Amino acid sequence: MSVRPRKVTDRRIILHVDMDQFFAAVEEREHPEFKGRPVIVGADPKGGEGRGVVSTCNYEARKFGVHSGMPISRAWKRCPDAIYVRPNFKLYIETSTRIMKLLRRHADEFERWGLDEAFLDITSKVRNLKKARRLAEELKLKIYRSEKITCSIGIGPNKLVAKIASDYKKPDGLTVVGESSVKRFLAPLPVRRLLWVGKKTERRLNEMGIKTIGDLAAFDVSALVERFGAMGTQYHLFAQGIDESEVAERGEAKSVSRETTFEKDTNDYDLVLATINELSQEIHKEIVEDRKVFRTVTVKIRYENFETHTHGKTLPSFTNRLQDIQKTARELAQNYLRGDRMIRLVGVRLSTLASSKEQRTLA
DNA sequence: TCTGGGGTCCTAGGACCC
DNA sequence: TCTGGGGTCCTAGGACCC
Repeated sequence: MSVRPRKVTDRRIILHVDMDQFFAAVEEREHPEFKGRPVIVGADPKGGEGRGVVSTCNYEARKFGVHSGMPISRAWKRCPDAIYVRPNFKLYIETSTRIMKLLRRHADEFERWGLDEAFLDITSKVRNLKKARRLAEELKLKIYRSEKITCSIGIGPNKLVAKIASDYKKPDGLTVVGESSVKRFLAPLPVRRLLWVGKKTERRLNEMGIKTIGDLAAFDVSALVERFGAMGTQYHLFAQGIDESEVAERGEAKSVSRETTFEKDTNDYDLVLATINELSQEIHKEIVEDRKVFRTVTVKIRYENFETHTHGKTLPSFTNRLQDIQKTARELAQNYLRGDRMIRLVGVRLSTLASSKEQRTLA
């Protein structure tokens, strides 16, 4: 593979595809009788007593104020008559895989982002934004014809702008932002729309009087660095619409984990240890299938008050044995199984991964 | 309102080595 | 008896993404 570094001055055309309410859209397609009714994909609401959150919901459900990430018990209060379904990941993965395959064919560089989003670098495929728009329309049509699902597309000079653009008009939207209009496009939007500005950072920025991306762009960089360290510089660049990051397919996973929230908080530590054994078995199965070996085991414990701890250990050499996972995880968990504290969640993660082949040379 | 499950990356401190 | 600077690895926590 020839590696020619891209010059900073090279213009790029980046396209971001975001499937509209993906899980709910797939469910609607599979169940025509859902059409026109609020559909909520997520945890079992159990008549308002359920734990867990809304994964995705359709626009009919959003009219009731339901949105993804919302506790399912609250969604139930707002919309008890909705159709509630458990996520069917097998189906979503199959659908996603077909869509990603279709998209990949039209890109110089491709990057999947979760099951329902993707970045395409289409610089060499289209000569100008007009052609880019035409390609986007073609992709939307192809996806709809083959999958009966709509998507929203954003086009911009980099990933950041393309992603914000795809979110600008939904559902079934198409937003093109040329290089010369980037600042005008971003300035009035709330800072929260920027990639990597979540709830916490939004609040800290708001406290500094920074509400919009325009406010952030105009703010003194050194003051941002003082507050946010290296990220301060990043935020300031993002606010100007500057993002040099490449569209690149992700490599192999760097960690594998399983976690579960108990139906009721528990201080039955035998149950907790038995659950750790089960989670260990599941991850073990996965790494063996993927021909992976690991060195680090980490246990995660969440108490009833949501206080969360992780405790990990790196073993002296690579292994893929179930008993190494289970024994290490149990030992690590012991510190937390004291004083009768009620436990809400337990998890096990493996990291420092290598492929079994690679391991022979590492050993 | 009471907060899932799967990940990634960053930071900061300590251990250890030269 | 007092003690630098750099590099790497490990660990815990936290913010963020879908």
